[in-house]
Amino acid sequence: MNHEEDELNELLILFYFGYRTFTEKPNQMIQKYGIQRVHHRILFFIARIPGITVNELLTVLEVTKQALNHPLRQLTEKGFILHKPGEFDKRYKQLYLTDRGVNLERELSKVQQEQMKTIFTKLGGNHQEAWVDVMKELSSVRPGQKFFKDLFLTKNSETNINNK
Amino acid sequence: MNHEEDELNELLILFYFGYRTFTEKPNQMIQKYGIQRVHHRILFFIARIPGITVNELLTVLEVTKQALNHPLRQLTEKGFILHKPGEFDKRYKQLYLTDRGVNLERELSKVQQEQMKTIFTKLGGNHQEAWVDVMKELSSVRPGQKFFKDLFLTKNSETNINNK
DNA sequence: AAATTAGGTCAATAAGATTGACTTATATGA
DNA sequence: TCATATAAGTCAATCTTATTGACCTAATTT
Repeated sequence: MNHEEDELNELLILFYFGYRTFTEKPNQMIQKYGIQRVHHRILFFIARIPGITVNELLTVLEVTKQALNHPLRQLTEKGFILHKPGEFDKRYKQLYLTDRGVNLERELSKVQQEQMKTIFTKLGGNHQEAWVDVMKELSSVRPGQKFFKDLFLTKNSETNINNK
Repeated sequence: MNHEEDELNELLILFYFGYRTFTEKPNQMIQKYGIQRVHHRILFFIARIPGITVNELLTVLEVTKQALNHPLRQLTEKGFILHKPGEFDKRYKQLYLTDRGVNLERELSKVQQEQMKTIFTKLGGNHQEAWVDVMKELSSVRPGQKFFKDLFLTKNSETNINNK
């Protein structure tokens, strides 16, 4: 058994500890706002797709609407997000970040990016690209990720469609 | 902004979806035994360090003893682990996998390894090594990981020490 | 007018974790 | 030997995140 295979035995530990480290700083930062991991994810996806609807968001996150409802309301109460009824169909609730929300999301993203950047810089070579490639392969099989990708492309060209 | 930096904006999504994919199959497999993620992690660490004590295990996992107590008892009741009082100090409870436990742990590890192996093979080059390097950097800052490494080295040479 | 859809809400349940307090058994040091 | 410390177990209350199921309103579509 070679060195690389040896380390495959420790996949679980790498993922477990790696994910804990990756989320540790943002978790501490958001604590003072009384929010948690799930709220960060929500902020993240609304930042990527402003105007995303509730149904789209829960499809992306792969959770139920009951699971989404409470944190979403908390984020609204705390002034991080706001919603507008859909322009063409008022049943849809379109979600946007407030300025406050944009700032928080950026702050959290920045910490995670800098943490990873430090590691990529230290290791050098093609470590960043290789790591991203592998994680994208894992992510690519998720229905939520597929849905997100489609949404991302659609919504990016939506302005044009709407103004036709 | 170049391609690589672009992808750094999506770190959270890569980790979130990646971790979900990574744990999806084992989660399905252990469901039929009525156990969950935390039980898999416990099995994993006992497999790596047979004879680990309760206190050592909760230090590695970075959880409280109350959080460990219940799943540990379940695993004992279901016949996946057993314990022996410490040879030199009977207060210590040393944890071991039963044959059943060994088999389950192996089965779960195998699924995760094969999933990753498929990706590494597809991507080729030094993707595996690079990915492991990055995850090790993230893991290395965890107190639980440090403690685990020390334990791993100590317990591996313990037989010699005990037979002095 | 009826059916469908988007979203909200209530209730019950569950896993996984926390803090705090207390008990038992064992070991150790003054 | 007695006091203290340590390893582990347990009880209780609480919390977050999630689930399934049922039911409601409002808006839209057929």
